Amino acid sequence: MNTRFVVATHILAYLARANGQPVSSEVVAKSVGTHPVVVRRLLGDLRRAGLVRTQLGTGGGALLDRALDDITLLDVLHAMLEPEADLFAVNNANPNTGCDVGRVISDSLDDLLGPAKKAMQAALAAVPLTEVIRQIRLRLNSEDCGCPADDGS
Amino acid sequence: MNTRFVVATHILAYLARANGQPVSSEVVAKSVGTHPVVVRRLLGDLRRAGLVRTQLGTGGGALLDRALDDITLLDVLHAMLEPEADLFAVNNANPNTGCDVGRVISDSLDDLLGPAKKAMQAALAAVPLTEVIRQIRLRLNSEDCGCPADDGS
DNA sequence: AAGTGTGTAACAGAATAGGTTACAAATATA
DNA sequence: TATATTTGTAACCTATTCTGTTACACACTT
Repeated sequence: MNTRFVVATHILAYLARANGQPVSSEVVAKSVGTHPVVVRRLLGDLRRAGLVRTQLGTGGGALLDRALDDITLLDVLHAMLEPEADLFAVNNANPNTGCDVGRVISDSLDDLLGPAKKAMQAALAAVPLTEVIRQIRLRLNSEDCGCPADDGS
Repeated sequence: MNTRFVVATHILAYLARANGQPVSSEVVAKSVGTHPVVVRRLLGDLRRAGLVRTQLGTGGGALLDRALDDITLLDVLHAMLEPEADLFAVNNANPNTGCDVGRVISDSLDDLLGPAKKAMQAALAAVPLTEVIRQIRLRLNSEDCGCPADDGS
């Protein structure tokens, strides 16, 4: 699940840098370091979530279907989860409803986890793809400039 | 992982209501709806995290090893993760370091996910076991009072 | 019509977790 | 001291999930 999220973000960042040109799953797979089918599967999820569009045939491939500012890490996370699945879902074991604790623990935890869920969602929603691209550029630039030799020694 | 967290919290809530009396894994397992060995495995993690203590022999079992206010949902989460494992760890696939995006995406995401991680941790740290117990009591009471018939109809 | 690229099914292998059995070690109690 | 109780842990099976791969139908460009 974690790698799905990371790879999906990788894919989107790659597409974002392609400036509207379709990119084939084979090319993206090279960058990610995986098999093109894996990329196409993830692209399928991203497509169903409305984040990317794909074109068949020669010269086809995937491209973003929204403005960079309209795609956030929260969108990516949701695209990676089943419809209505929930990272914070209280995965009910089989609590014994004959026991006080067992009968209400799931609902109680659901409520108690609400704020944590909301906090995380807000933080993820605050990071648009533009910010991801900016971070990537920053790091590439700091490679170029020959840091770390900036310590005055 | 999700069930591990939920079941661990269930166990702690159960122990909290036992008022310092050791509870056997068999009794807890009944409440959780699972096998005693599963409970003992989780109790092992909780023990290594310093949240519970166990007593061998007749009349033995598990009991809390901290004040109710000194155990938060964040403590539980940490106890369920490997030492130094991280729910937000950027599970590096094998990004192609010959590609601009591949070379820096992992570190970039690590930075970008930092705030989401901190936000969630803060929210979880704000929920002590006392609060879990309080929620459970609230729900048990609302069972007793015969709600929902309070709509004035 | 031919070539290119997606969409998806199918299958093998790894990783993770739950359920179960089995048993050694520790402890309370008769 | 002997016995019953309870934990701690290893071992194994099963289910689930994900990755990697092959295969192939379908769509689109030229």
